[in-house]
Amino acid sequence: MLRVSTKGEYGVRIMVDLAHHYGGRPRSLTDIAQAEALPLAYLEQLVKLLREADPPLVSSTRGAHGGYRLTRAPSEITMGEVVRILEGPIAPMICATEGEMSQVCGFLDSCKTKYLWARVRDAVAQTLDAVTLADLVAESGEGYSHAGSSTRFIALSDVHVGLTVKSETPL
Amino acid sequence: MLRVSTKGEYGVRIMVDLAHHYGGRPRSLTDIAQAEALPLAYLEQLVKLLREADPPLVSSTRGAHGGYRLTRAPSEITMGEVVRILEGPIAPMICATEGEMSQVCGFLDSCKTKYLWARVRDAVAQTLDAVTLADLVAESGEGYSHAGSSTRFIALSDVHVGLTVKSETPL
DNA sequence: AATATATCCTAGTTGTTAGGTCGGATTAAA
DNA sequence: TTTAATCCGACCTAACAACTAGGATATATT
Repeated sequence: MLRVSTKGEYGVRIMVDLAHHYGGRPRSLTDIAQAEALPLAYLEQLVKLLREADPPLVSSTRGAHGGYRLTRAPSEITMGEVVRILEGPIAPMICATEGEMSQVCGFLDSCKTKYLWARVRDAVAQTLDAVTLADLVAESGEGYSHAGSSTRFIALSDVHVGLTVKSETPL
Repeated sequence: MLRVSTKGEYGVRIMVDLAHHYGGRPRSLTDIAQAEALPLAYLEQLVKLLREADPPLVSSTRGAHGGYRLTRAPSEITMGEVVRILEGPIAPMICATEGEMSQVCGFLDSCKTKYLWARVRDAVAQTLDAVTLADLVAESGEGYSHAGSSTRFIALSDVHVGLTVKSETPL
């Protein structure tokens, strides 16, 4: 287990998509939703988190031909930043929340498992903080599929036990 | 987020408790539940996972003065083993499940986020596999609290938003 | 033998939350 | 003025986490 929710999954996808269009015209959520085969209305909620974050990771322009842009270059945005905005502070357990562990659990000296979860937390945090959006865009080079391509992604919600894919349009 | 469930939390607690009593008489779940202030009937379900695992991490003796023992020395049991039994394979997402990632997502070359989650997964796995039960028992040395002590743990279920503790017996 | 204390087993329950959907209001380009 | 977009808040619902309940079975002690 130790799962990342679809907030994190889809939100990261949005950011990677935007990173790939960095420098160009604003990219609409409609296009992203279509390219990634994800529900638009749900993505709207996620992008709101990214826009209202402090500092914001995306900016929006409304109206026709509007959409979203990254506020910074992909190389200046770490995945730790993205994931924390979407999923909240990295915390394998309540008593191992980033930053405030001592407040919650400081008086529990005999709680031996505390150190274990703190180490897990730090391992995750270090990994996420070490990867930037630019790193993800760079990987697998030129093979990016734009809207209309036949490439499909597997969304978390599309995967059933037994590896059945729910999609109605077959690959 | 990225939470470990109470299965993982309580299960690890059980194992640490058993590790501390390693070599002695079998330790009953009743005692463990009392010492850790956790519900007995729920722990029974968790210890079942540990007993039915292959290979088993605990063995049981039934009847009066029965209880559970570790099947191996604490130094021979990694936390990775424990957590995988309790929580299942380490997988931040469906497409980054330990071992079978290539089966589920192998044909999705353009899924750039795959590498990110794989790195997170490996970081967690490495951390958990590097810590043994003996490491946890060794930390904080002699301060272990036996049944009847006044020391209290905070269970996940006891923590409300705002740091209120549900316990009826005050600290 | 009887009792107390354990493990063992299967169901059921209950509250929360993840993961959406829906309807509409606002804004801006064509 | 139509169309395409962001924005906003409320609602919904199925799944799951976290237990609870009630018993059956096994073994030490009295």
